[in-house]
Amino acid sequence: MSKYDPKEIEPKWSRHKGGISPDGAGSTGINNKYEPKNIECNWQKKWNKSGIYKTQDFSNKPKFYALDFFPYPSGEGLHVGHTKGYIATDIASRKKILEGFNILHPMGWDAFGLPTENYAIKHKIHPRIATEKNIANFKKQLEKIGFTYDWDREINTTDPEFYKWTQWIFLKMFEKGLAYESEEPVNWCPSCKTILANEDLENGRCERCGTQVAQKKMRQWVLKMTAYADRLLYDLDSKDLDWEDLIKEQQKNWIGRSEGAKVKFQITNYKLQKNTKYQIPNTKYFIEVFTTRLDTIFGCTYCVVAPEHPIIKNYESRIMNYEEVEKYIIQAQNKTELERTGLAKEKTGVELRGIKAINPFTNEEVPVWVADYVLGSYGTGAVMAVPAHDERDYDFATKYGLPVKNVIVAKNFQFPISNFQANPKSQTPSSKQAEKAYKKDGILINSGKYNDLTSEKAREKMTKWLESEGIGEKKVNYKMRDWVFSRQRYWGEPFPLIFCPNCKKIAESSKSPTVAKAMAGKQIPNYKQTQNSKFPPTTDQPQAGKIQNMEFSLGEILNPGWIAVLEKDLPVKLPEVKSYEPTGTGESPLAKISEWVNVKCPKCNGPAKRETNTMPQWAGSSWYYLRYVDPKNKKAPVDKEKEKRWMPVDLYVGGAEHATRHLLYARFWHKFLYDIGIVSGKEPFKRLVHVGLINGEDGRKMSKRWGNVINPDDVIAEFGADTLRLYEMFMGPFAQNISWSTKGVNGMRRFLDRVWGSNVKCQMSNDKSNSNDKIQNSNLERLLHKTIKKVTEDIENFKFNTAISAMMILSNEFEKSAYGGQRANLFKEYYSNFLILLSPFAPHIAEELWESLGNKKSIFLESWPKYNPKLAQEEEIELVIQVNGKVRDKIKAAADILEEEAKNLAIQSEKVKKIIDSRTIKKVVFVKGRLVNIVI
RNA sequence: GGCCCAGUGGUGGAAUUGGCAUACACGCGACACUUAAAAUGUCGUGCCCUUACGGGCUUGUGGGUUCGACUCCCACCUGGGCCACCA
Repeated sequence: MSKYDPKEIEPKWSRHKGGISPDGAGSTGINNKYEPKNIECNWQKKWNKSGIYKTQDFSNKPKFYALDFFPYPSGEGLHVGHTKGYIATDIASRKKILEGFNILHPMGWDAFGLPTENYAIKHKIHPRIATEKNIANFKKQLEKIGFTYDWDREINTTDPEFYKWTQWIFLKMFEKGLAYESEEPVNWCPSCKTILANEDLENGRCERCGTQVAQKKMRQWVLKMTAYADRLLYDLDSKDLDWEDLIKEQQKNWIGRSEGAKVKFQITNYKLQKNTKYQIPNTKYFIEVFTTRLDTIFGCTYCVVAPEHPIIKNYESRIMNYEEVEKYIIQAQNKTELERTGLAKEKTGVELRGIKAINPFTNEEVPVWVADYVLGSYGTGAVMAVPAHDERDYDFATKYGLPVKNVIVAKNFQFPISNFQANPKSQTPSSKQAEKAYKKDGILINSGKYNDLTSEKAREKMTKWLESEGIGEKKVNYKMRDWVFSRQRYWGEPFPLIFCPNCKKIAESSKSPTVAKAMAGKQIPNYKQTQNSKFPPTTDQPQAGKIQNMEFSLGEILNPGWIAVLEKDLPVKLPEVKSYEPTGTGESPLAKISEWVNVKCPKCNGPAKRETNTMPQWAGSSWYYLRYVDPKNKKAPVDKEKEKRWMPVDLYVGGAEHATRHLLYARFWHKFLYDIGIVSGKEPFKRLVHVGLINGEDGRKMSKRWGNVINPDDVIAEFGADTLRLYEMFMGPFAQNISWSTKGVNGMRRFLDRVWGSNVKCQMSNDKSNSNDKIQNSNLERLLHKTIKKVTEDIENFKFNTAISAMMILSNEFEKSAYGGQRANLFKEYYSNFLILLSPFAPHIAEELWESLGNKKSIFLESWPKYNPKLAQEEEIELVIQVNGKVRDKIKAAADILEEEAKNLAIQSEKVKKIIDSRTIKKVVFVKGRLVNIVI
């Protein structure tokens, strides 16, 4: 790190010719108007040249790692909404610099992905060129705002030296069996011509282009994120995680853990007599359902399976209306996601006539239906339907005339037993048929030996019974799915995988039963998750090993034929192509480049082909924060010592829209990197703060479409960067969405004009005791200490709006002391402290005024002022006198006035006397330093 | 439908976490400076009654707890966010 050397730059900077008196005080010499244009660019150059913000890898100072969600360099450029978060981290960083921290505050580019590619196709520019152009533009915009970034650590996800390590991490996941090839139906965007992850959807539409997404069966790479579901959930509540509840809640909902039970419903042989004893061990024909409401099982009146459930094919010969069922299934598959799950959904289904299922608790036979309101991809793909206590089942049962059987009543429910069971068909506790399902927990009725138990207790007992009989068990399910990780597009990281037909044969020749099972189902056996377990588990899992004297990794065994590119051959560079349009066939444009696709197998040297899909945009951002720590490392994604030094990120700021994507993906990757020993902590981001949007002046979201986009360049040209910085922080609470107001910007500029002006108008004095304005200044002293306290705490809490308001109050007082016709004396120390408080917010003007006071070094080499708690409190207060809670009088009193004295003062008040009149005083309440309340 | 958040002047918002509601700013009005305008400065600015002195009302609505509620509890209304047939 080069040291800040004022000598090097100082001479060019004596722009102001003001006389500095020998004692360093005296007139400041600034009497020109505040013109940000004249000072901001110069200070930016000076900071760059001096290297004042260069990060030291190791120093004795405590570390502070401040990070923003790195931007996607789009063709549109930055608008003022993007910069809001960046300004906040910059303020936090500058304050930490002043407090003596060694800071890491980097910036980089999340540049792979669909928007750039679509932009490139539209404008006929190669995505690489478009990216370079956009980055240059973004950087220019950012530099004008005066951030403390250390540009030596700039990263770019599309740089082969960066994505080499993205590929490396993927290979490690593959090696450990966390990446698998799959051919399940996935979300397909017909416009972007690629598959999308669940996280990339908004209401069943492509998050990028708004096109309705279709379900398409397609070969794809999937990361086994569900293996980390429990840890992703559990660690959210860890002490090390200082996140807003809003974001935590969103992640919890997304992970969607539910505890319940799996239950096997035996399928009857239709010819069996009704009273045949239920004999579970003698047959293997079951429908296995998942339920979180085992307590309602006595109310189950039918079962439903998803259209893709295997039971349908298996029982083809037994299902009497198979043609009808098949027709329904085809219909259901042709529905779009929206039709199937959308708002106006009408439930449909067909009974599987010819088979029935037996409720293991009642031994009753219930009909089995196929309906697309049951999802094949969640739980077991089959449910027990309890219309009385589930809304969906209730709707369905009502439509198709299926019975409703009540088994739960509210805890405090009183019902006449005579009415109850009067009508066996609808055993509602009241004489009237219930109009909707009672969904809450309650007390069991109609449930045999479980009657009168609470729902909670019943679930516990019933689960135990299931387990003892071997026909069911406790089961946890997650809404979160594995991460669909491949895209059929050009502008992304190539997969470092090669397909070798010869090695496929060898892998498949393995006789290991677990391997065979894994290959057949393309599934990795589940392993028991515990909060501290690492992946992969060591038992109940196929292992890496030798087949025919060749070493295969777990990934290579689970995905026969797929061979990892050797580490020494990384990165697998994205080849230059002329045509990068998506093909639409499900193949990436890379498939057409035969000289790139055809390679020798790294394992057997036979002819083989590269994987031609690319990784999704979120790949690079899942670990980029680690690379800033050690951006030039050629041997590993990050050096261990440096990782320990800097991680975790102390402050991470970005929009809430990433709560369920980037933040989940990054936590997943980080946990994996922890498991394989690359990082030392379980969580990447210690403190997370979410930034609210800035809308246009019309209240709508800023967009080209509405013509309401505000470009920071224009604001800076008109008002200056410091005004922009202050205004964005002053707009309102940081996390809130607020509309831009040009008038408000103007007001902020006026504030800075006044700050500049008081420097001109006030006579700086170094001598507190001899000051003509001693009394004035002693009031100022209290105010200053109050302001230091307020600003210090508010920055910590991201309450920038009130911090600025506090500085305005102080500055207004400076102004007052400068008026009255005469130039007033202002104690220099107060003004200096004020400038330091202001400097994180408005660094350019602070530096300029600091210099004008005769200081030779940057203001950022000073230290953050400390407040005196005694001075930060008022000496004298206005004691509020209330009668029956209403304010009736205010009396000046010492802040530490005692109870007796205060009460006496209150009662003696003329105004109070009038109101009390002849009524008697019942009680007098005293709150120290605040008020007296007289109750009459 | 589920989970979460918010509702305070003409506007953005503040309120030490149960103790002076409306800080700070925008806007508006009056005045000063100016030939004039802009800029700047001074004063005023929650609503209602009153010439005034003064009084009454006020934090989406209704109720509750409390000496005292923007703040806590219950119900409702309105707006926003995330998820959404997840059994």
